[in-house]
Amino acid sequence: MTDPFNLDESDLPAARAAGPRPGGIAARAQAAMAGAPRYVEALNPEQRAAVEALDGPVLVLAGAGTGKTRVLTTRIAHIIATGRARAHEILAVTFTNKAAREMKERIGALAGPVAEGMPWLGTFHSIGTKILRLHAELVGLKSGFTILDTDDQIRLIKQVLQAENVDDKRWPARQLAILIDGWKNRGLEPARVPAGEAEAFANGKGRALYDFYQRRLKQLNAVDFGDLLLEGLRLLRDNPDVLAEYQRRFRYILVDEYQDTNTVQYLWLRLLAQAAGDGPRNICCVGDDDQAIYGWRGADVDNILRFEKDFPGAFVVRLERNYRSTGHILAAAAHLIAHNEGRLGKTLFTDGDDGEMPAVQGVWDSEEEARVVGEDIEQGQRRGESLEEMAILVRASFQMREFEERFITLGLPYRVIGGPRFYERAEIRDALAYLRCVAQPADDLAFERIVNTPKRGLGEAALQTLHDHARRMEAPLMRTARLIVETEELKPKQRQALRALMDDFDRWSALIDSKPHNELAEMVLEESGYVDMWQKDRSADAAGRLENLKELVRSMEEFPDLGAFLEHISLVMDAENAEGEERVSIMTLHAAKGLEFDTVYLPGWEEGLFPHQRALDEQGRSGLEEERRLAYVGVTRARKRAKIFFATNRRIRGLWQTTIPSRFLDELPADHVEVVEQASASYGGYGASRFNALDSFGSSYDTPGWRRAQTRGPAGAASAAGAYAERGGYSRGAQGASSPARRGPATIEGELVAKSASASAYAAGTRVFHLKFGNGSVVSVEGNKLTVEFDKAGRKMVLDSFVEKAG
DNA sequence: CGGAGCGGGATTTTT
DNA sequence: TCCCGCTCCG
Repeated sequence: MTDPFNLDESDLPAARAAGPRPGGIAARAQAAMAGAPRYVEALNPEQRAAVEALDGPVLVLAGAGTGKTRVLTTRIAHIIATGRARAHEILAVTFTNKAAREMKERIGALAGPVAEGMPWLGTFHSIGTKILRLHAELVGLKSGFTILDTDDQIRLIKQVLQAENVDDKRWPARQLAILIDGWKNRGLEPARVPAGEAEAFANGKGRALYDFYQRRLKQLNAVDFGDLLLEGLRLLRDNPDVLAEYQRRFRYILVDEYQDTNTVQYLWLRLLAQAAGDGPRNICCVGDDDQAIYGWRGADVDNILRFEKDFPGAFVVRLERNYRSTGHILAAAAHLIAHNEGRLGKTLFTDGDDGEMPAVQGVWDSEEEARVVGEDIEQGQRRGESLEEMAILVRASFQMREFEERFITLGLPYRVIGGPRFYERAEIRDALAYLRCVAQPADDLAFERIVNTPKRGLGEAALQTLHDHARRMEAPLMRTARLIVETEELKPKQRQALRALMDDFDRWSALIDSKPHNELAEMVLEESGYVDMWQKDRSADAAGRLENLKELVRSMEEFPDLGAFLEHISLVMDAENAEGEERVSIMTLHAAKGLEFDTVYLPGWEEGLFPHQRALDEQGRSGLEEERRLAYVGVTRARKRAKIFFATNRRIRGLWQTTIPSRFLDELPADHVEVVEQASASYGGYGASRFNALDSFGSSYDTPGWRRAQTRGPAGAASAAGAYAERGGYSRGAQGASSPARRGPATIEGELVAKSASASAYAAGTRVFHLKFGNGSVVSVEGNKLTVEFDKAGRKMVLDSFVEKAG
């Protein structure tokens, strides 16, 4: 008999023949007969209620460590098992690719290979892309549109600013990019941006620039990240038939981390979840208002606070039974977060032990802070604890360096989560730009990026010439380049370099269907001289970059073709480390959300740093509350031990500042927190820290770090350096493996040449004007190429499309 | 084109 | 204080 988890559209007729109709009475009776399935029995009563409430809107308020993902995945399995919907009728959205991947894996583990049949499980952006591609023409795009990343976006905005004669010193492109992003996050198209805001940029030009930028995107058949959602929203809003189709299709909607949704995401969800005449929609949002920490990038906690108003009659479940932390840790976290107003209110509890009290310790400065943490880690090691189970969670990334330096000294292996992200690394961006040029010859931004990387002598001037002509011809740069190398627009050296490059691209593009895409990528990187460039580079990180490139090529194997890979890469950005030896993790509090460790170190609890001054200045009370939630997230990451530190002196922007302890410290419950006295009494004393340093140095002959150094000799140090270099390594994800193959629209090279050849309107003797060479007389015509005797520049061969009749 | 020298800015970060 | 990006100059 057909496995109910394996159903998908193609199975449909067979399934109908072989078993009860999904969702039919027989199927439901069958499910009821079997009693509650095992996966449901393993849940606690609240979790079970959340899983089994299958009619109407459900809000699951899931506190930290209460089994949120478990509920989400079990609910999906349950929906399918009971025949309420099939895998492809469930929309499940997450924020990160990592979360989506994890969910797929866990559903797979729970219910067999059903995850493969869940085409609508993914991030907001990947699902937005998918829908947008299917109906691109309805919003003025072609299905093969490219997705610009932040860097491309800024470059494009810069061009817009230049075209509109806006001084980009006074009004930086970056700033406009932030504004536009913000507007898109709030679901605002150019016309709907509030006048006051639109006018604030570039003396009232804000709206026009936004509008112009959108038009440029359309011309390039491109979208930015914000568009994936905003255009997706517009699509559904303006096309009721399309909307109805998706409303019918998605019998169940599940949303992870609902507290992090921004306005567009909210509007998009609300549209899809709207009652379509046949009863309440089955939307289930899971989240924790106490862990909303992304307000600064457009997330709106109010979305979750408002849920019951948006979806009247919603069933609300609170998950408060915590399976992660000890009693003291939960008590400390609860007392802290209780200082926030406007929460839905939850109190975590555990059946477990009280455990150790969270510790608060003052230190002299950040150096001592790092030293004390380092010693504590080594002590933990001596007790047999794993480095994998320890993490240092900082407010701001500049705090990391001190710890890294200390750990290198100690030879303590560590990893930094979320350093410069993999896809943002220059070498990866360059490599991807090459591949984009091969797959999408009209991708001007990609071409611009690599045209002179490695150096080919095609600098700013050459690029400008190319740009001028591309604009005149309204053609992509690469197509223009092919024409321009036939003429004398460029200096011979540059012309030759450009021709060589174009020949390369022709060769590579020709192989796109015949050569495996990872081999093609390897070939491109080799033959373009790009690999060579890094091999010749003697800087410290060149080796790492080559490693990254290899990893990139390796990761391509998982995708059916180049198009699918590029699509995936434009959506993915998450960084993890390869396995190897055990390491302590260092990361920001933001990056720590969703993770847990036995021991968590929380340094830098000082006014101005945490809560961060800027959050207070810019967001006032709501900023403070978000900082407090961040503190709550930090404390609740700990299973057994939370150790909080504050320094009396900290160097901020090169200036030493005396700091005062964070207000959050006083918001912790006194009877659940231990205040650590320092044995050496160095705290607060001038020079005492030096004494302490000697003291700890003296005792360090017995530390694991010292022993490591003894047993491994220089290798120990090398490994620490390796850990340093590895900062922010990554792992590849298989998330896009199922995305259908696609590629930009095929371009027929040379079509332009043929067209203009027949249209040559210049006879010998015609007076013409050329952008670069000025006025001249046509000497002879050969197809679309003209030989012109220029008054100033002499005799040159140019393309006819580059000149116009002199007036 | 590439290097030196200068000025401004410096949380958090995913897609 | 340090780092990045831009400008200017060789």
